[in-house]
Amino acid sequence: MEEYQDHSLGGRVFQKLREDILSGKYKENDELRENTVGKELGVSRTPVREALRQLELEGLVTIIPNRGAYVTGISHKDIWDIYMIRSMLEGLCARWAAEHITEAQLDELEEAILLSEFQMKKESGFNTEQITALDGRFHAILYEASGSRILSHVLTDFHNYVQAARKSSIVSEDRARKSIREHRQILRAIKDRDPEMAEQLANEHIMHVMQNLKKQGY
Amino acid sequence: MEEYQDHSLGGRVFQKLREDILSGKYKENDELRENTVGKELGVSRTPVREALRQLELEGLVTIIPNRGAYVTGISHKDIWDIYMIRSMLEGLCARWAAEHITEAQLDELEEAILLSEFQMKKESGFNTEQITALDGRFHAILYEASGSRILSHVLTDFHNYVQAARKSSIVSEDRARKSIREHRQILRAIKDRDPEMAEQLANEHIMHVMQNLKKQGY
DNA sequence: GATTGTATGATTGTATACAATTATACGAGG
DNA sequence: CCTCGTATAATTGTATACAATCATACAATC
Repeated sequence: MEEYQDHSLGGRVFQKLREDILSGKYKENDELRENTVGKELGVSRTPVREALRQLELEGLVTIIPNRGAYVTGISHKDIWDIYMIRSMLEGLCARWAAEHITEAQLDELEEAILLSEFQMKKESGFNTEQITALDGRFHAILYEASGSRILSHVLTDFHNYVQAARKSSIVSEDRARKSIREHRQILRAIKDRDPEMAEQLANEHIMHVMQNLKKQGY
Repeated sequence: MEEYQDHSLGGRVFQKLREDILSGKYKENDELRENTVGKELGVSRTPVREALRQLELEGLVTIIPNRGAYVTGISHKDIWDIYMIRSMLEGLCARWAAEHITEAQLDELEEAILLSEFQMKKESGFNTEQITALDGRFHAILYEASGSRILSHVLTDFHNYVQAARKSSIVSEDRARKSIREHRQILRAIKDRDPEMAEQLANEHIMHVMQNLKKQGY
């Protein structure tokens, strides 16, 4: 979905702005002038407008008619809320995955975990970017395996939303190890076609990530 | 939020198209040409483009680069999935509302229910539009009372999404009565500051609506 | 007859021009 | 000194113009 995003200027501006907002480059209440943003990115106002309207829908920007677009940003409470919601929905997702997953998808999950474990074993210290990407990949496959485009859609959105926070969570090597172990347990439950167990484990997994985040001051 | 929607042409086109897609006026895979839509609504391509990009983000439209925008539509399974998700999240919402709600919001909830009960008592047969609106109002207040803009946002989205289905559910007078009774029970639990009970009741409430929908062939 | 290449038309992508609205500066009046 | 009103500038809202891409029709070739 949203394959056009990489192709059109509007899509690229959207992605760039979202990244910059979530990473904190644009701060709360910053004004996003169409002309200014356009000049910075070397495009005209039209694609910028499209992007701003989309960001408004995602809740990252507030548009006041005839006035302008202002960064909404996300508070620590927002992140906490998202993790509570995700905890429930990832549970539901794992349950459905346990009911619908294909052999091919099982293999993909296995591969993602194996690669993660491999990364952690490296003596040179693990690559944070890689681990984050593999974590995202594991969850993305799970979303797909739920067989619900609706659930997949909303979980993907939330996942992107807390991207910035996630990176800071996984830098803790201890947490990274536990996270991968939990992933393996979830996969085990799904392989065993045990929806109840899968749901509970996925549930707890997200709660653990959340608790770890809290320890880091979020 | 999204107050600009009523003000700008782009916002109005967005709402109109969403309504027409959800109501079934535009069917699956229908092509939405910018020029054609624009002429039908008496606006230029620019606001139509903005609307289409937003609809793409909501998953109601699929955009293929340099080709066009096509209606994605929502299947019965999508609706079923949404109700499962909503069931959980409305539960969470009711729980948080029981913890955070203000006196003013309690009054608003009371008022919405009283108006609903009044509508149902009318001998002339109840007004479907009114009942639907009041149902929406009850839930909207609850979303607000959760104190979580994130949860409120996602629940509002889903609520709009199944709007078409909701209307067909509430035409059943029997279901409408039970629905209002359940609303009153939820309010009771929240007033008693009983989060567990509120969560469970809200949970079941949505499941009941879902079951009723199923009986009607959804 | 099927297939491929090309020309033409239609549609989307982007930029720009113009209109409408709002913010700002400044002076008049109290 | 403060308030209000007006003029001007800046910004957003919308429409249109132009460029790029894609679909279609038709002819040439095998």
